Amino acid sequence: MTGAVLERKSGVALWRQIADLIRSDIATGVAGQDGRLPPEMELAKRYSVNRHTVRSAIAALEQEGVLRSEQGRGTFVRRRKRLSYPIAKRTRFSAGLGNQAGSTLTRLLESMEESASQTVADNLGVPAGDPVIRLDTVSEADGLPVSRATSWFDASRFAGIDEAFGEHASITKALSACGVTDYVRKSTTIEARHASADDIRLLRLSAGAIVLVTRAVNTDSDGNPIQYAESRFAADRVELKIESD
Amino acid sequence: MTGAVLERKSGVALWRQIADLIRSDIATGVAGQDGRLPPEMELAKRYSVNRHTVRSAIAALEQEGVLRSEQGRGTFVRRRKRLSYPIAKRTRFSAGLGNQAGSTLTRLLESMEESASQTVADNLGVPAGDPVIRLDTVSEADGLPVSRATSWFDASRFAGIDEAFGEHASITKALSACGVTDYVRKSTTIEARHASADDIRLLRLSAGAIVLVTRAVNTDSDGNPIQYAESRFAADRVELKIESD
DNA sequence: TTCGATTTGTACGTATGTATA
DNA sequence: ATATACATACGTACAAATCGA
Repeated sequence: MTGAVLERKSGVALWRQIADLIRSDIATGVAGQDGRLPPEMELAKRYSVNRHTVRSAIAALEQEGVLRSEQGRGTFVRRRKRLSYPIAKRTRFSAGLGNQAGSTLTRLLESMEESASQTVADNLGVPAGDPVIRLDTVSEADGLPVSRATSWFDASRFAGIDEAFGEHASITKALSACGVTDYVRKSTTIEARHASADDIRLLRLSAGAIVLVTRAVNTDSDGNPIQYAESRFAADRVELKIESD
Repeated sequence: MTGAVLERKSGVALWRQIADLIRSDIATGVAGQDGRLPPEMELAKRYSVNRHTVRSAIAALEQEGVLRSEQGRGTFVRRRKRLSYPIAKRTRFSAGLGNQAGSTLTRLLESMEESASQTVADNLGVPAGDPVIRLDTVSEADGLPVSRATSWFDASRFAGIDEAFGEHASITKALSACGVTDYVRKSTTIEARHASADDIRLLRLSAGAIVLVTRAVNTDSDGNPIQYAESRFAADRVELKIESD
C-alpha cells in the first residue's frame, strides 16, 4: 500500500515485482476494494518508477486475467478474494470450498502403477518398492485451477481406484467404492516455493508465482494409512485454514 | 532435478530462477545430499543455459550463505534441511523447535500501544479502536532468523506485557506473568507471498524470497481470545507441520 | 615430480531485455 | 517513437587451483 522500496539488480524485474505486489494486494483486499486500480501515474509515483514500468506490470496482470484496462476509463479488477481451504481431520476438497465457489471440479491428469519410493513407502506404511497406484489430479473452483495433487495408494488394497476415480471424479467417492467409507487426516506439512514449469502450466500461473505445498497422510478409521498426497495450491488464489477441534 | 524448462522473458532473470531451484532442491534434500553441487558445466547442460548464468545463480547463493565455491575443487553446500515448525493446539516457538536447533531466541523489535484495527478487534473480541498492545518480534534458531511476528493483546487485560516480554524474552512467560498460565490455539490461516523489503532485511533473505504468513488466535482456558498474531516464516528455512490430535 | 583431466575464476564481444527520459 | 544506460544471457577463450595417475 505505502511506498514499498523495490529491489533493483535483484534478478527480478521491477515490473514483475510491482505486478506481484498488486496481485497480492488485490488478493488480500488492500487494493481494488472498489473494483478499480488507481491511475497509472499515481501508481508510478507510489512505487517511484516510470509510468511505462507500471504499464508493463498491468499488462502482465491483464494477461493473467487479474485486471482489465479500458482506454480513457481506467484499470479494473476482475477477481477479488482468496479462497480459504480448510485443513482439518475431515478434509475434503469439494465440501471444503463448496460454500465459497459456485462449482468445483477435480480432473484426472494421469494414473499409473509404480513402485513406492522411500517417502511414499514410509507414509503408506508399506515396504519401499512395493506396487502403489499414483493419481495426478487438478482441482478447479469456478473454472479456475486452485490446486494440483499427486496421491499414492497401496496397490494391493486399492486395485482399481484409478477407474473408480475416472467414474466418480472424486477421491472420496473412489475410496468409498473401494470399501473405505470414512477417513481422517493424520498429519499435514506445509511449505512454500516458486511454481515449477509444470505448476505454471497446469495451474495457469505466471512465472515467479508461488505455490503452497502440502504433504498429507489420510488414515482409515482403524488408523491405517490409506492415502499419501502431495498437493500444490496457487498461493494467490487460496489460503489454508487450520481449525483446532 | 531433471531438466525443468525455465521461463524466459518472464520478468524473473534466469539466474534467479536457477538459484531458487537449487535452494529449494537443497532444502528438500533433492540436491547436495553428498554436501556438494554438480559442476557448473553439468548444471548448465541440465538447465540448458550458459555456464555464466549458472555462475550468477551460484554467486547469489554464496552471498546468501547457502553455498561455498572453491576454485579447482567444486561448489559445496553450507546448510541443509528445513526446520519443521509444529502447529497444534499448544504451539510454542522454542518448545516446538527445541529438538531441531541447538539454540532458539526471540528478540523484541518494538512494542507500542495503539488502537485496534478492524481485523485485530475482530480477532481479539474487542471493539474496533480500543487500545491494544502490539509486540514486534524476530525469532532465531542457531543464530539464523526463522520468523518475525506481530502480536496484539487487549491493553486493558494485558497492561505491562511489553515489559514482561522484555524481561523473559518469551511470549509464553510474559503471558504467565500476566496471569495466563495456559493457552491454546484456536485457529490458524496460512498464506504465502513474496517477502517485503522489511522481511528481507529482518529475516536476512534475498530479493524474490518467499514467506509463509500465518494468522493465529490464541485463547485462554475459558475460550477467551488473548492474543492475535501475524507471523512471517522464511519459507526456505522452515516448513509448517500440522498434527491432528 | 610432472602431466593431464577436472573444475572454478576471469576477460572480451555481442545481442536482447529492462528502465528512464 | 527515439535515444541512452544498464542488466541479462550467450559464446568463446584462457588462467588458476586441485587431484589422481
